[in-house]
Amino acid sequence: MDSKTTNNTCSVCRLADLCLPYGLHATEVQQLATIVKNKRPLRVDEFLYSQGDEGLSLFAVKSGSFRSFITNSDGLEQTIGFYLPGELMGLDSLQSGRFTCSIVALETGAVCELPVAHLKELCTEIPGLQTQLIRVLGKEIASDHDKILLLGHRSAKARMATFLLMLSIRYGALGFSSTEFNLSMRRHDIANFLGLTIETVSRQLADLSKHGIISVQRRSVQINNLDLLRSIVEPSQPLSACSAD
Amino acid sequence: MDSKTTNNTCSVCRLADLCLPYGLHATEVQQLATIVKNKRPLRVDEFLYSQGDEGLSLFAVKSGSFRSFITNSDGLEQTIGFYLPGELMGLDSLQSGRFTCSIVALETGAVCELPVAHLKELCTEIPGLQTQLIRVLGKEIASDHDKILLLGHRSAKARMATFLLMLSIRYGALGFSSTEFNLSMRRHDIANFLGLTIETVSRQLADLSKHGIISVQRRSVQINNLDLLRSIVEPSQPLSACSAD
DNA sequence: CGTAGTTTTGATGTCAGTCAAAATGTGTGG
DNA sequence: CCACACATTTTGACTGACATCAAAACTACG
Repeated sequence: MDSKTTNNTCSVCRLADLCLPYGLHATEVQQLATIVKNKRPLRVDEFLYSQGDEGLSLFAVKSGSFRSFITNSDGLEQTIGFYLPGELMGLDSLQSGRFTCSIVALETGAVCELPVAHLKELCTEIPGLQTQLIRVLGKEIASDHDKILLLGHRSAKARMATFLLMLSIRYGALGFSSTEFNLSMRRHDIANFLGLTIETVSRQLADLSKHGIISVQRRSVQINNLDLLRSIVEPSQPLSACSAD
Repeated sequence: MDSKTTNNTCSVCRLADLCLPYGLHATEVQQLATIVKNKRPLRVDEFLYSQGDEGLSLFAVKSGSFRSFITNSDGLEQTIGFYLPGELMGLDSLQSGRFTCSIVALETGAVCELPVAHLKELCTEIPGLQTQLIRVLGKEIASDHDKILLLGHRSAKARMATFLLMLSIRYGALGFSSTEFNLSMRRHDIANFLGLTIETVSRQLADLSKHGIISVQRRSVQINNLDLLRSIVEPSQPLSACSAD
């Protein structure tokens, strides 16, 4: 089957409602699918794109997970975020036409490529698509604000708890368990994302585990007490269960 | 003159090239101006909008400066950013239709209101406007990433230096001096934005001043050595001038 | 001139970073 | 299948940068 003429990628994609097609009519989704390019799968540590590359496309995560990060002139990295299926990558290139960060695959994964020029054209034809694109951009901005909030004034424990809750919610939205999942990223990536060291991440996880709030076994995490985890993020009332021991 | 029928707000605005009209034809700018509502000026500490309010409009800064912040359930604030003339506020509402943060005026200032529904309509008619809106959204995302980078792994001194450089660049782009300006925000706001305390901010400013890199007198700041300030942000080579004394 | 708000300065405490090493896991070749 | 090397994660001891607590100095404004 020739993917250029008849492409029903989006119509049959189980992630459609989490991705750009959300809210569009079937015929509009078909139109959208015509501009989608399917790329070959990426392997662990493979780059989707690099900081400074020309950015002519956005990429939707089809499967697997990805990490975006900025490298400064010293070669030091700062992880900006993690992307799960249904999420759109490359939005940072929309200002200048160049990617301001790099993206690598955390595990084997696949993406859908959306050429920006085609996407913009289509947006003028399909108002619903424009609305949806703007909504996705607004979501990215709102989520970046949450990250700023996270890094601004939170203790190591609160950061760790927030990180776990973020993943919990996102896995839940994908239809997976929101209390039991495998981390696709290394401790190093988590630490770097949270503005902590790997030792601190390790200790905080051990501590949450010791209090029975979670169970951790390397990459596998189980949340035993969601409410307690939430209360760590925003300690409205003093917590006895999680103070130092 | 009736502002509803003939509104040349944007055509005569000296900020047009920093704002949405950038790159549009004169007739298109006229079209854009028809949907712009001029609001009465805001006084110091007056709210433009509050977290949770219905978000039907974006707001462009015409004059003055503004602070956006999120309040969590404990009532603690986290300042997300500062807005100067030509910058667009309210983009965080585009996902859900509600503002996820609050905005207050730091000094007397004026804004242009852009109803989102009208703006979207106009975008389907004027492709250049759509491109420009998407670009502005991309800029906000890129700038938020910079903030994440800032808060992630930087020392108090590097945060302070980055803050001053950010302002320097933005004032420069506005045609003001990039080495001499007045801070419209209080120490408290700076500290909260940078994830520090007011005492630390005060000490860092005093320290930069002691080394002759800047001169500070309360709200008034003068940058004496831009290069040194830059080298603090990304210490590629060890700095002797700014180590502890 | 007095009061309230903001900023600076000083003394002390603590959370997370750093350094170091052990424990655990992963992969490869014999 | 085991032995070895290498990567990742955990644990422990110590240190330091920034927070906290407290008070003084400076501004502004009636």
